[in-house]
Amino acid sequence: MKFDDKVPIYYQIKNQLYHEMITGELEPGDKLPAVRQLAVDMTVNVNTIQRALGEMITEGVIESQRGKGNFVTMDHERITQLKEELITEQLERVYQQLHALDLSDEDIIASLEHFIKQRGEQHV
Amino acid sequence: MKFDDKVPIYYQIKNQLYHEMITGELEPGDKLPAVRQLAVDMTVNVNTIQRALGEMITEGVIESQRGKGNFVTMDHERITQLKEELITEQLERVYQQLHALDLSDEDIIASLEHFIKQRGEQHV
DNA sequence: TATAGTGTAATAGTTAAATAGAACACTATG
DNA sequence: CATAGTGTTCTATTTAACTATTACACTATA
Repeated sequence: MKFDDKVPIYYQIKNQLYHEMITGELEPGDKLPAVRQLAVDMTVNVNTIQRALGEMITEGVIESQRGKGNFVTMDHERITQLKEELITEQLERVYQQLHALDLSDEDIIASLEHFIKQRGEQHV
Repeated sequence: MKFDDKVPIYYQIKNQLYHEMITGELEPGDKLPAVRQLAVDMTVNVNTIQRALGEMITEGVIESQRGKGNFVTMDHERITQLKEELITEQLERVYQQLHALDLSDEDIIASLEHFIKQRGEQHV
């Protein structure tokens, strides 16, 4: 897996797993791959996996069962809530950044529309 | 200055200075505060400032004159180009992230519009 | 009950980022 | 020409993130 060396790997792993939970790749109750397997898949050390999972357990998104495995929480609500949080987080950040670059609310929306439109044309 | 401990400080300093150049707070030819002064202002070590400036010099955005100071490039074009780069970078990132969260192009635009609208209501 | 598969924990070593502090090089100016 | 204000460089130290390795604890099952 390719990581952005500007932010901690364990943090990017969390995001990766969040995404899988939100897109439904991982569903409530699903068992995650074994930590050692995840480590191999992501070409990363077990401890780094453990650190990411540890935080997610604290957040109540993953439940750990010693000897069995790690499981996605059965709490559907927690996951939709998570999705909302992640989306808002992204929007908040891009808004702040573009605002700091002197773009008005309208500019921000227009530039995003323009970006997506252009992108669509490129990817035909 | 408050920093996000998830990304290197020198990197955040670069962004801060970029923003000032783009909003016009810093204009082409302007002299930047002395490195030691910047260090005080940003409550950061001189070496960290130096690292940020060093990269910006390499990028041709800042010109250094030993004994005199650091100056914003006179090349207006370089700055507008920089602005475009930063905006696109932000849009690219938020697009990727929200797309990974299973939002369609339309969803992404709609959620941004919704976010900005809501935000406007909150900040009355 | 032995064994394989799991999570958990601990220790030690490496690296990048940041700090602290000092010294050096150049410029402007009283 | 001395001095203050600049940028530049270097060394040493600390800290967080990551890696490597080993050991331990629990579960399922042949």
